Amino acid sequence: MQRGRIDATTLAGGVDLQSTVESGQSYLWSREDETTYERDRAHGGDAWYWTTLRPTDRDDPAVCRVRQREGALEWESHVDADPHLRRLLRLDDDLAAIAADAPDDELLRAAFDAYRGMRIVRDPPFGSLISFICSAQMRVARIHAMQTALRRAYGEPITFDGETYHAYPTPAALAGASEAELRDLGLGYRAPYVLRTAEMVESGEAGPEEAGDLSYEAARESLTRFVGVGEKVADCVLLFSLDFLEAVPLDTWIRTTIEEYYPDCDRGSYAETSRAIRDAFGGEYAGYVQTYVFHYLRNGGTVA
DNA sequence: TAGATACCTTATAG
DNA sequence: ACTATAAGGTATC
Repeated sequence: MQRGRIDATTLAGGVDLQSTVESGQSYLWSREDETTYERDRAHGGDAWYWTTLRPTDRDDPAVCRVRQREGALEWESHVDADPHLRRLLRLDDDLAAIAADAPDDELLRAAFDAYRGMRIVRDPPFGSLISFICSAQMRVARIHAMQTALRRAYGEPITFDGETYHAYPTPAALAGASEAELRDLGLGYRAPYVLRTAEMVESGEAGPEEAGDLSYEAARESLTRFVGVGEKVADCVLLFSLDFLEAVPLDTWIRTTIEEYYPDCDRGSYAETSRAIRDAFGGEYAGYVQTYVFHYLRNGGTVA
């Protein structure tokens, strides 16, 4: 096992691990079993979180777990997790600059102040695509439970520190599933979407990472060719996996926010409303703004 | 092109 | 206990 730590004071704008991985941006991180880590729970908020990696220079997938403690991210892994964590948690983003550049409006400022250190994630493209296909009309806890079920059913088992983990399934593994099996895991009508999308990726017909070469709106359009991917899910994959920080997924929360705080931005169609709210959120980093606002409002934050 | 409807399943409200 | 409703929407008509 390798271990390491990343001093949070070396990261511009700091880091808040819990907010980053539990704010509904990613369904590919899990909290360690609470009963196994009573000791950590006593410290409050410094639980271990884990995910799996597929380092290119290694045959087997690797486990990476991390917790935030005493101003640092402490990690344990099969491999040197430092570069992986910097990539997956976007530790190079300058949060102070992003917050400073955001439009000076009461709601946005309150949201940034409430969750200092929260970062956008950079999930692996395939896992991001599948998990957000699963997100349709579903609650956060259940979306996460679906990904855990997919790991256990189709992901390669990995032993780490005496425990068994499961890698996120490969496109081939998911493409080999049946619709009935996926329905049994509780995916409902999303089962054929996940299956057909996995088949598209496995066959080489299309890959989510290909959208990364396109301009933002063309990339969003491109992703909608995957079954079960509409404009909202496409925006989630662009923002939380493919580095399009200007993407603003128009979900029910943001639509409610638009109604209440930015009524002029409601232009009817997704594309036009998206442009308007993207401008209202400052353009280049509008997705960051969206994530702060989403998390703030979802946890009951308000503006007088 | 814009609008209406069905869709799996589960948790929560009433 | 039992029914209605909504949950980070999409495909289809």
